[in-house]
Amino acid sequence: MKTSSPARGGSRSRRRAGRVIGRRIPRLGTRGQPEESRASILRAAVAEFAEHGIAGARTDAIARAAHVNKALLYYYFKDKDALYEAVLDHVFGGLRARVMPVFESNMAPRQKMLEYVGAYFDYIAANPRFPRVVQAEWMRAGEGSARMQRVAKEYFRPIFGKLSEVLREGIDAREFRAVNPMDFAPSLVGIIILYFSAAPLMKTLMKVDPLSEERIRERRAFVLEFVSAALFR
Amino acid sequence: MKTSSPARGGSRSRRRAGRVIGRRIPRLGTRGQPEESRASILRAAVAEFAEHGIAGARTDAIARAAHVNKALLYYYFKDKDALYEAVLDHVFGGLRARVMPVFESNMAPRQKMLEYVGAYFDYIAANPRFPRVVQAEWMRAGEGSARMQRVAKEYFRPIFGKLSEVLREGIDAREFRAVNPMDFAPSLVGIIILYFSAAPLMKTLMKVDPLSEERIRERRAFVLEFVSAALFR
DNA sequence: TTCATGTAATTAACCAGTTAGTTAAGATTG
DNA sequence: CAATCTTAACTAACTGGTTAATTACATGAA
Repeated sequence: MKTSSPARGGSRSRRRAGRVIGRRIPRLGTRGQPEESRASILRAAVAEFAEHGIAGARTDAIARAAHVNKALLYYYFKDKDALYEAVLDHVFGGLRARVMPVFESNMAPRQKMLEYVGAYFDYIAANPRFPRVVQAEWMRAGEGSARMQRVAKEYFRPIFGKLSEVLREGIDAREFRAVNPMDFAPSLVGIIILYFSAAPLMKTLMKVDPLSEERIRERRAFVLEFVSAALFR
Repeated sequence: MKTSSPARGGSRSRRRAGRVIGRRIPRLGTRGQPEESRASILRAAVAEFAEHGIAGARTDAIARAAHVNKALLYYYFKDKDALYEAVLDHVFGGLRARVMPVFESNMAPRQKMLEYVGAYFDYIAANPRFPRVVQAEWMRAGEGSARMQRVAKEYFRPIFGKLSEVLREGIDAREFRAVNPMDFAPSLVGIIILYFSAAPLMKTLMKVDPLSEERIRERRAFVLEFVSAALFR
């Protein structure tokens, strides 16, 4: 058959059953670091889901990348779907943790908004694979999959709620232009996220590496300026 | 096994081998409307790829939705991959056709930019499934798949080139703020596209239907204002 | 008019490769 | 001992793709 997927594989992993000539490799597991094994699987799953999407992801590939036996995936996670769900919690949980504190502080709306955008950007910039995982999620079925419902309630609603508050304050204080949160929020997310998920494409279009440190700094500045100009009076 | 996909199916199609009691159903194919058959397959493919991503799309499902035998897919298209490529050409070809004429006209940069954004928005609004297909594409492998190379060269480069020109003109005329096209372009795309690809998610978050006619009108106005405020001096 | 023949369009049935998930047995270590 | 983990073989279901037959129409000779 030999369909679509470009036959990834290779590097059959030189490691042979946990022991290496001179030194002991701290073989994952075996009372070693169960936490670390789980984390390793999760890391690998993020990468795999990001590159190949939810259906294209191969559990074998995840296990291999995590240097772990496939059976261990099913020791820690019920099935592929549960693993994906764990990935979502990891990604969005991290975002929420990074971003919510900003809303708790007592800055002026302007400042608060800038901090929020900056924090959001930094989180994504530090994990440029995340947008692809995310998009794999909201690419899903027309109506809300049960999974999406949960993710929306647990992560998006609180952030969206707080963001709406800030907007309200800013608008009432005549500092912000009057925008509908339902318009502003997805626009912001789009600006931040798409740059990263389109990075591979941009790389082929320009000569610059869109993910170089310098470029990212520039991009960050642009996003803040752009949003400021668009929102602030 | 019973993994991810929610067992779509149903409607086993009452039509039985071309003949129906009273009237002849204009059975697709068999010297019927070959053009229509091809188009029907493409339509179905757009929907399927949008909903389930490239690897998640099922050729059986596409055939069923197109009311056509699966083998006919392979009569018209070499394989699943070629079909996906045809979908891409359909989507991006349409966009290019809609958007490029704007650049040929001789409006002032300001006006030209607004026309461009409007045309882009309208095209997507008229085909809200397209963003998901698109994103399935640039979600793909880290580096440029050969396919992405082609799509980039054929569709994105010309548009990006023209957009850059307009930006240059506007900036030189002191009408636009000085922005890097490499920053502006993906931001714009993000603002336009993400609203639609996130629509299902938003639907669960708010009570409003994000795709109602009224909402789309509002959204369009917002996008134009937002971009104006951010770009124009 | 009729009949044979060619050809584009279409189908039902099938096949072979892939893949999620399982299982049984054993290894390692605190 | 119990928790953590490996190995490796196995299976049930699925899915892309093929094949051989079939249908409807067009053409042109008789």
